[in-house]
Amino acid sequence: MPGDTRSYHHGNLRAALVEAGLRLARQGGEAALGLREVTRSVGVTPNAAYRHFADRRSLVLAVAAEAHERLARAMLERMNADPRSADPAEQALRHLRGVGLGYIAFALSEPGWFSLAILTQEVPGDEDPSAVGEHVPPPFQLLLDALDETVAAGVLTPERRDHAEWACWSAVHGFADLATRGPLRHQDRATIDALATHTVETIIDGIRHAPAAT
Amino acid sequence: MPGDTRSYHHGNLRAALVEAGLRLARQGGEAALGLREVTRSVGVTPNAAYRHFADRRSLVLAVAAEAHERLARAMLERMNADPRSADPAEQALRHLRGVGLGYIAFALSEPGWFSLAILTQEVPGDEDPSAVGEHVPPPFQLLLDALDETVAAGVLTPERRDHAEWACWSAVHGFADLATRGPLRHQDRATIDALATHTVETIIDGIRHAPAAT
DNA sequence: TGTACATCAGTGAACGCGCGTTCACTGATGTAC
DNA sequence: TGTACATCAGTGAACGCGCGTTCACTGATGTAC
Repeated sequence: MPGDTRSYHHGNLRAALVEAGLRLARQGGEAALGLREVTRSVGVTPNAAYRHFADRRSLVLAVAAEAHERLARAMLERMNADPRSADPAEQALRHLRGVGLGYIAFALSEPGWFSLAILTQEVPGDEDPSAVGEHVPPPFQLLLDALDETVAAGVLTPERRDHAEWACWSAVHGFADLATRGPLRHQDRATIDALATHTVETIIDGIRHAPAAT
Repeated sequence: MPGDTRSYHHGNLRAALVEAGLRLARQGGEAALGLREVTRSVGVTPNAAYRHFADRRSLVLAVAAEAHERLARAMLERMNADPRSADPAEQALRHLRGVGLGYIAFALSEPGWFSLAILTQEVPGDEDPSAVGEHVPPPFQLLLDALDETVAAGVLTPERRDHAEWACWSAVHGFADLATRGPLRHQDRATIDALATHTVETIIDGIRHAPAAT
């Protein structure tokens, strides 16, 4: 036995359980993460899990944290997929679009993981209001960075930057939910993609520009 | 016995079960709608439910439909709460804001019912693509009507009207989800209200106006 | 280098629970004559 | 107006299930001398 992987008879059961959890949640979301079902899929006794997790909830949260990280990675890849632009304003806008479309694309391609990832989203600086930005989860941080970039590039005025993250996140998350669990659930992919693009463009238009008159 | 209410010993058990379901779901959402729990809370045997519903799912859907209708009613009330304006453009915008803020307010004040209401949201014209607008659920129809009103009032150009419903619904629904299950879940009410207003204003800005240059 | 022993990651069996659903029934309601 | 009877809304008991969690254990790992 080469001794690296597959040695969790005395080994890395914890990692194996999280891995199995991801495999199960991919299809069935949180509901698929029964403690018995996860241990069974690893080929281990149910209580073996209690060596590594306090209870079922801890296991679910560990899997959710991993899903959360994969969401962040997918967004980052999407942001860097576009060719770079020499124009900083254009570049900033591409990043901002990438954040939103990456979030939506992940939700569509991995709805099980996406629904799980939402569980670990917390209020930035919720436990310690003086430390806003401390424990910010990566996906949200990517959005904040992209918005700051648009301000630096002169695309967004500083006062329009205020609270823009919540308008953006609402639109993008809402679309992901409508397309994933909601009324757009069974729509064909082309329609979804067109509506996603339109929604992202619309919210960006919204944070950039208020109409002239009432 | 006055013979009107409370006569579901031979009577209106179905209505009583839905009513009890609403009471339970108000606190616990769908998870609180166990068939045994609902019948228990009415004071009736579990299988009595099978006289009126094929299975648990049918009961849940009946309660969800009721919740859906209450959402629509709440939105309508909110829309008509504002004073009427003589200016059709202003009036149309008030309606549009009312649709969004009514949706969010309902989600915040009745999160259990809101989560349930989402279950019955279907794609407009999903089963019969030639009959779009046929089986449209009330909340979505309110949004469509408000958007049409803005076009009629000259606030929105017809081409910007296209797909605007999905951008609006995404932003509003997304905010409701963030404030209800998501990272804004424990934020204080004043902050939530301010962010809700800002999000609704931003998406309306977005559907009205694209920025001048790239 | 070899033996003695503590550690600790896993096993195996069992717990109590509440669920949705099925079965055979009972007894009140309402209709036919 | 009264009796006979079908209907049908409810009862009561039981089913099989899978869950999370607890208990006492075993046997391999690795460390001390």
